[in-house]
Amino acid sequence: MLLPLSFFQHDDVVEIARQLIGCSLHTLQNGVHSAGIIIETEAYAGVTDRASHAYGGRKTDRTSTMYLQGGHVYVYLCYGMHHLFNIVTADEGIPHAVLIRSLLPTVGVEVMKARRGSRAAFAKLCEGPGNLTKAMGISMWHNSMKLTEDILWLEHDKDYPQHHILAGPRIGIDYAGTDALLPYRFRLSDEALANQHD
DNA sequence: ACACCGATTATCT
DNA sequence: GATAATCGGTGTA
Repeated sequence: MLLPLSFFQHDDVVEIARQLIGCSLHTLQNGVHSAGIIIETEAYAGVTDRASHAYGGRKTDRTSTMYLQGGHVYVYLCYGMHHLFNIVTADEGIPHAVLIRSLLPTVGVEVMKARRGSRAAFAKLCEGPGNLTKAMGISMWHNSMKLTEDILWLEHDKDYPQHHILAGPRIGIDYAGTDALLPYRFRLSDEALANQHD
């Protein structure tokens, strides 16, 4: 079932990050369909979050995408070489976003391997925010796009029990001071992943 | 298993 | 000119 844009258009970005675990991310590039189940996310809570690019209301050419209405896509280049994929949430003018950090590949495994250069084992194909964008064919071309059924979209198919969704601190944001300790990272438990084939 | 470190460049100060 | 929401290779154990 296609996730409606209204799913992203409320103020609780942490809850959206939690609910995205178990949904699937889809791309269509030149007629080639790729998809994976979202198994790891992080919430970035706009102007009050020191880890967010929009902390303090900062609005630049890069971060202006974050101020779009929920359901748009924020892609940026990290460390000069990795494209990171986020979903903008909340109403227009409120720069909340959810970073997608890892997927379990489901559709287009062969093309994912080709995009990765056949370096990675199956379980590692979409593990990590830089790796999943490469495997899925996501680039700056997708920045500020709206999630639509023909290019880039999300679906909700299966519910996982709440106790299989684990919360913890976010990765790689030591510069954020005490905000680095907030439990804004969500991950599907290893047990749920192991039972995926049921 | 874990620590260390170089790659590479748009963005911001 | 410094920084960065990362990654994979290399080294040691």
